Amino acid sequence: MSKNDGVSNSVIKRLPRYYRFLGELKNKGIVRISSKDLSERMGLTASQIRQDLNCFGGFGQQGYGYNIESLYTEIGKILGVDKTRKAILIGAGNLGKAVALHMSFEARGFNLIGIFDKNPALSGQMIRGIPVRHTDGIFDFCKDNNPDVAVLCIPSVAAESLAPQLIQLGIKGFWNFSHYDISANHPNVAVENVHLSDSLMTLSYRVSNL
Amino acid sequence: MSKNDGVSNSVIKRLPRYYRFLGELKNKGIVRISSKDLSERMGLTASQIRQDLNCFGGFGQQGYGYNIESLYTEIGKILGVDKTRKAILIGAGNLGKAVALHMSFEARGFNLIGIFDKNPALSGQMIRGIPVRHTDGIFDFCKDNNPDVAVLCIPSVAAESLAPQLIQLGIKGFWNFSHYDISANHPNVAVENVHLSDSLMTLSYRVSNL
DNA sequence: TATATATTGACAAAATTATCACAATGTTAT
DNA sequence: ATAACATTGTGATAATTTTGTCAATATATA
Repeated sequence: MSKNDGVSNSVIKRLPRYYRFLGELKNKGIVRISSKDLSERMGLTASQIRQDLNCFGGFGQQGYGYNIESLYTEIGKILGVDKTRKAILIGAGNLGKAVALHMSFEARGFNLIGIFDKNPALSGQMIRGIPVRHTDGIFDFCKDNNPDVAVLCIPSVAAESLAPQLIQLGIKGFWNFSHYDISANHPNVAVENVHLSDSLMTLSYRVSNL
Repeated sequence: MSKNDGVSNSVIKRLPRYYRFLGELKNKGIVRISSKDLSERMGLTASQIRQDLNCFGGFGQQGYGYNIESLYTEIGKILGVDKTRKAILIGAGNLGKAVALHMSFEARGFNLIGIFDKNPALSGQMIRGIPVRHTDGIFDFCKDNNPDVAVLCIPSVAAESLAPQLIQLGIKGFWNFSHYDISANHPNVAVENVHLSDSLMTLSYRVSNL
């Protein structure tokens, strides 16, 4: 266990946003920032920012604030974007293809090394310079290449049957776009569920209750 | 203000998941369920489920539990999926196209009535039976059709400049796939941010700290 | 160099969220 | 019809998360 475990979910979910804002400030050439200034830009309290960051270490300096460049780098390390983990994408339909083409995996600590689809018509097609392989080949591919995470852009039923097999093959994390809730069933595996339908219904609720 | 405002964010974010699980149970032909049974399937506590539901009314019956069909319908009403709100999609690139083709807008209370892209080469192309229009036409289109929500699949810079204009034109909600945080700047408008990059970095953190 | 100012890190307090526990009450079986 | 059982809704309690406060300390200025 590293020193930074036991950090609450709420904090973890804010880290990428800090990273994003700091990246923008860095690109603007701004060198330093106080928690107060950052809090105003982000719509948070300064206290929360300081407390969040202090979960991982004292990155600031009294009377000065935080050095943007170095805080950006530190948060990047905390998030693990300096690592390069191998990722495979399963499901090359509309959504899978869009995720493959749209996301900067490399900037987020991942290297997309394989794409799979059960539709034989897609086999051989190139997406982002990566050939689409038939789903049947996943298991051999995993044994040979040991990917760390799987991006699931497949229907729930397929995800439900595939997830346990992938875990057996050493997959340690899922970026799950299917409707199936992986986390509810497999502990000790990292899961990030992206339930777009849930998100859209949340919007529906919010619009209905303005 | 309706009787169900003041409901906390945490509760609201769980509602679509309840809806999803109840929908599945309904499809399996199961008629009733207790909070205890549901809690085991969902990985929550029974108490939380009961308390969440009681924010909106007493849908259960002592000694019996909840009727799945009627609870499903009730949560659907709470979420507003029985309404039909008009939605426009802005940005018909990889992600925009995938969202248009992949999502069941109709099942979530929305009707996609227009798609826009600034690339003239896409104009006229049909996606899901809807023609792609040039972005320049958004304003007239909004005046004529009064869409309720906008789905933004465009770069941050475009989102930043477009959002205030769309609010002026009467847009009440954003499903925002861009990196720009709309909510931080415009109160009284519903915003659901889908920050895929943030999500991927959260996964990176989780995999790094297993 | 001395003084005024700014800002962190840490701890305390407040607010919010989740869990517990049980009386009330409907259901089921005999 | 009656008794045994199941399960809700709710108020109390516990846990977590956010916010407030301030001494400590670095920076900036004259």
